[in-house]
Amino acid sequence: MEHNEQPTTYPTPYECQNSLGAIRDALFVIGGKWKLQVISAIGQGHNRFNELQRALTGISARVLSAELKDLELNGFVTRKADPNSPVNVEYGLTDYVHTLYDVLRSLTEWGEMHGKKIRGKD
Amino acid sequence: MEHNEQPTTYPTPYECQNSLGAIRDALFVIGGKWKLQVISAIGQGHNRFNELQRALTGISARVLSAELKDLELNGFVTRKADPNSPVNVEYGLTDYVHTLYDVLRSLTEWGEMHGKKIRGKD
DNA sequence: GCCCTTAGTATACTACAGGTTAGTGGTTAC
DNA sequence: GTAACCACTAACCTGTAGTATACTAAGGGC
Repeated sequence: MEHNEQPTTYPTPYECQNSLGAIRDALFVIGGKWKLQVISAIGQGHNRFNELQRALTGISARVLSAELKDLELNGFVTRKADPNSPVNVEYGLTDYVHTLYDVLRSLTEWGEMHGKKIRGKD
Repeated sequence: MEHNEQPTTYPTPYECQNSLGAIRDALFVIGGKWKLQVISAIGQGHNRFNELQRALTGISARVLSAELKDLELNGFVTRKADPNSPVNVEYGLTDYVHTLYDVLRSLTEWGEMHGKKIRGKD
């Protein structure tokens, strides 16, 4: 548990008091299997549709399309279609994704840590 | 977007490079509608079954039961049944939940911020 | 003209998470 | 003794997330 500075008490009332509603709100927008992965993948520089589909192993075109639309609607993702060439579309992240930075970082760190632990590589 | 210190660049490759798998791992364990909410609720001091069900408005006994079992299996939650009285069960959090502190905190903060923004209380 | 690629959409199907309702076995309260 | 509460479990249902496959419309290569 030395992986970084943690408070020595449980995450009890003080920090959590109103967290139920907040967590609910957050999960409503960025919950689900793909939302954060799509954001992360675009952040990694995959900004074409098929590129994203390849990066996100397992996602279908239908679902990716839906996720992108949803993320665009919620102001996380931009879609720029080259007017000259309709088969040239670029996805990007908006500034609002900045606000998710901490969530993305902590979740990634935890996932890495947990993954190692589960696979016994500790 | 002044809500705290953010890097001025997008969360691109450096931090995200291996995050896809990590995020996937994380969501596998703590993804879903209730997992984090249950943890948060126990953290807030709700450690009886019915108490939890009341705190987590909308969850059914069936689902709560399943979530608790799953969380216990994954080492986040402890279950202590009073041997004298089978109707007296206490749920608690394990030390491993400490490692989730950062995730919980950032998600809560973001949810609060986003909730305010959505509801126009900015 | 023919084939490949891109960026999707259409259709049809499946699976599973989660919800609803009801019920069980024990305990305490009156 | 019966009513209410606790901690669940069983059976069933639904809806959404996800899959598979095929298809379109445009551009580029040869």
